[in-house]
Amino acid sequence: MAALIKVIIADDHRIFVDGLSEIIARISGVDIVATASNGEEVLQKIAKTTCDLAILDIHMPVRDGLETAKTLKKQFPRIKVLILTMNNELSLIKSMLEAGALGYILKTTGKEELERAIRRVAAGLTYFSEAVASELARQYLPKSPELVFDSAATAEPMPLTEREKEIVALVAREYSTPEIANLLFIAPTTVDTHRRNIIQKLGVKSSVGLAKYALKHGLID
Amino acid sequence: MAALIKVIIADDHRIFVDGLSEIIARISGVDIVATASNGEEVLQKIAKTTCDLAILDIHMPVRDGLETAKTLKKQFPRIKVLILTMNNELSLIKSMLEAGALGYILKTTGKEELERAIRRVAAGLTYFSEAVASELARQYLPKSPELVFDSAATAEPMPLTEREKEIVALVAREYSTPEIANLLFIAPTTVDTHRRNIIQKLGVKSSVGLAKYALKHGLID
DNA sequence: AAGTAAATACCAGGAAATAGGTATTTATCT
DNA sequence: AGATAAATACCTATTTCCTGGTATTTACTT
Repeated sequence: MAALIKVIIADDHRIFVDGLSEIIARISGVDIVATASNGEEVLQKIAKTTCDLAILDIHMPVRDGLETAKTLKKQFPRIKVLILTMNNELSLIKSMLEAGALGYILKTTGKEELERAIRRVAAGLTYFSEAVASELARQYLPKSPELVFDSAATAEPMPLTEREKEIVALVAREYSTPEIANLLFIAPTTVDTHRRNIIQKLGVKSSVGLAKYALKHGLID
Repeated sequence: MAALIKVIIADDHRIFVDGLSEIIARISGVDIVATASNGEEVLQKIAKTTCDLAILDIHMPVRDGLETAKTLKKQFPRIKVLILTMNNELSLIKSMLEAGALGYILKTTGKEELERAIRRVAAGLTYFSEAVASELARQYLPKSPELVFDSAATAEPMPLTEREKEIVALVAREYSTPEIANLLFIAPTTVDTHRRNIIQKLGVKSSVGLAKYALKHGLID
């Protein structure tokens, strides 16, 4: 018989936490020791209680899921992390896995799957929603020849460098090229080069595409 | 003693619906007759059962909360609509109220508030989360003099006309002015005028701002 | 030590966006 | 009937963006 799994839930949607608590409460062998509405709260409450598993949303105020997962892995490496979110962007998934999360499930999935995920992750195994898994797998699939020319639209965008992310964020905040140049103490031509490289990397058409990318990937807001 | 309140819940996040069901199930006098993960499903299921209250999310595939509320009010005017979402944009709130919703609460609020909202809306009264109410109130508050010059940044953007929304959506999809002109069979100069008017209305700096607005307000994606 | 990726910078040209107008037609509301 | 809002169209001028290059320095990797 397995030991009791003690979990903490964190999501900025109170009512979601409330509902989730009800669901988890009736899973036998699983116990909720705390809930939180942001990452900071998670760290505070974990310091006071013992727990095995943290179920985190990514988008949270004060301290988001990514930061929280990283800090957790450093300070409490024994605690497993299961991400429960609605965003299945590949780059986010990757980031979360790098941060030490073992599972990544979407809010669009049902409670049966949640239970499976909890049990697996608490046991140190991985678990992913199907959509997440296929997103992860897609990058390793060989590209069919006829798609090669369409790579800009379908291929996974190369990860951006730190500098490039910085520039995307500024573009998305509606700064113009000369303005960005001033902010970063570099030549406008350099900003221009970066922007062009990024547009190419991401396979978008213009700065508008950069802004959308920035929003989707949490580079701003 | 009040009659039993029969509700239908619609949200594309299954696990949220699951949890919400648990919460509502233990509210006495309230009964869940159906759940749905999109607006189309709501209309289908409502045709088969009787219910008093529809709790809807705004962002849903197939048919979003706004469309669903409008259709509900036409086909089943007796059914009350309570919006349960995470978006508290003023324009969205307004749209939903115009569509006939009586209540508008945020997912960041707790289950006690949910219960109050359900009871009030089912009784034909209005209910709003505090953040929503203050958002609604803000537009009627007199602007302090020192803020007048900052109106572009702080004032509530005027609602866009249908045509303008159309153009914002196309800009956000990375179409250029001449491309949009071709798509809409109007002169590029007209598109330009629209874009300028919209930028002014929304108080943004450029097309990048339009794209962000479009994303936030569900004009695209 | 050589190779690669990243960040930097520049040139030149054309397309597009922005900012400042004005004006007409149509539709809706009072 | 008159006022107002919306959609349409045009003009001028400047700035920014996009596209096509090339090139240098630094840093990391093998």
